[in-house]
Formats: sequence, C-alpha cells, structure tokens
Amino acid sequence: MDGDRGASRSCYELEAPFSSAQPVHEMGFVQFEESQGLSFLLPCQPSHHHHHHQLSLPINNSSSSNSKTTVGLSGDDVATRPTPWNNDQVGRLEPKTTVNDENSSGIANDDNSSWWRNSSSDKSKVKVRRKLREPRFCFQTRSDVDVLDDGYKWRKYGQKVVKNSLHPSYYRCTHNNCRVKKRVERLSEDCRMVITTYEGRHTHSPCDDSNSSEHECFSSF
DNA sequence: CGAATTTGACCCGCGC
DNA sequence: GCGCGGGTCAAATTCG
Repeated sequence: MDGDRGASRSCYELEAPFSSAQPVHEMGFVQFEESQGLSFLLPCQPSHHHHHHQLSLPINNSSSSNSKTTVGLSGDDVATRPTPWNNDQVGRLEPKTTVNDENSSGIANDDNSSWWRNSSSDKSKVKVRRKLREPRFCFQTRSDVDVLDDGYKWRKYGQKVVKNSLHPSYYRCTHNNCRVKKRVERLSEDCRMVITTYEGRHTHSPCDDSNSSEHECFSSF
C-alpha cells in the first residue's frame, strides 16, 4: 500500500490528534528507543554560537513549559502497518527499531556523490536507492525558528510545496560524509508549530571542530 | 571569493 | 500504463 510515502505521511497525521486538541500532555515529549537513540541529537557541548537559541529539546530541560516537543519514532515497519501511530503508538516502543539489513551498509560506501542516481554508473546497479528506510524521529516543536539549532550544521537542499499547504524544507548535514537528513515543515494552521523529522544517525559529534576525540556513541553504523 | 540558499527540473514509487 | 505526489539534485543567485 503505502511505501515510503506511507511512512512520511504518518508524520503528518502524527500531529493531527495533537493539533486538534491539546498538544500532548505536559510532559511535552515521549522518548522512544534506547537513550542512545535520542542522544544523537543531543549536543554534547552547546559551547559557542547562540544567536537564536539552542534547540529547546526537552531532553534535559523538560521543565521548559514554554516549548512543547513531541518526539516520535518510525521504524522500518511503519510502512507495513496501515495505521499510523496515534496516541496509542506514542507511548510504546517499537520492538524492532533496527533498519533493514538488506544492504544498508552497501549503499553507504558506494558513492557519496550519487547514492542512488545512475549518473556515474550507467548500468547494473541502477537501483541503488533501495528502500533506505532509516529510523526517523519526528519532533513537534513549538518554536519561532524554522531550523532548530541542535549543534549540527545543516544545509538546505530543497523545498517543496505539498498539498497541505505545508512547505517542508529539506536539510542535510554538511559534514564530510554524514548524510543525515532533516525535514522541517511548518503548520499552516499554527505558524509557531514546527515539525522536525530527523532521518539517519550522525556518525560524528555535533561540535568536533576542535575536540574530535572519543565520542563513539554515534558510530553505531 | 567562498559558501549557503534559492528555485526549477528531474526522478521514482505508488495509485488508479 | 499513465498520472500524481513527494523527494532530490544542481545551476544560478545571494549572502557573509
């Protein structure tokens, strides 16, 4: 039924029940997966640059009643299940959060310039794109800034207009070989509601420009 | 001048 | 098989 789109669509519907009424409980966020799953977006050390305001991820400051964030996780099985994660889903941990073992590692070191495009290889492995369904994390944050500063550097690589009048922006980590994608979409209803969807895991530390040691918590892949 | 952003075009998977 | 919708790339432009 729903392939990749089904998974992404679930994100949209994720906020449906929330925006309809009160956005979740006062808790503000629900943690999925192991603590390591969320640590990837946790800046080890905020350190410098603070022009806007650090990402108000309630991971460490859940007491911030100003910004409410909802965290969701969509595994690879999300496409299999016809029903999106509702409130019921937001509260239980997916039993299988591991990505497809197909050959996720194969596409990783094939060609970073064109992972799926056949520009270089004009034959054979044309379908390199595959499903490539990495664990995604959806955050519904109430903030006035589109891109939340989570310690990583993001470069926008596209913006598309979709039906729901949403203008999702697509960002990618500017790191050497880190292809972590982030989708940021705003609700037309609530301009201050921002849904950030992280896809993939960072293979580096958020701020390793001067301190690149240890930090092996991310190199899971 | 370099890097980041913008914007249109292209591609792909799925629905019909 | 064709069309739709969404996602990505890449050239051009803008910003620092």
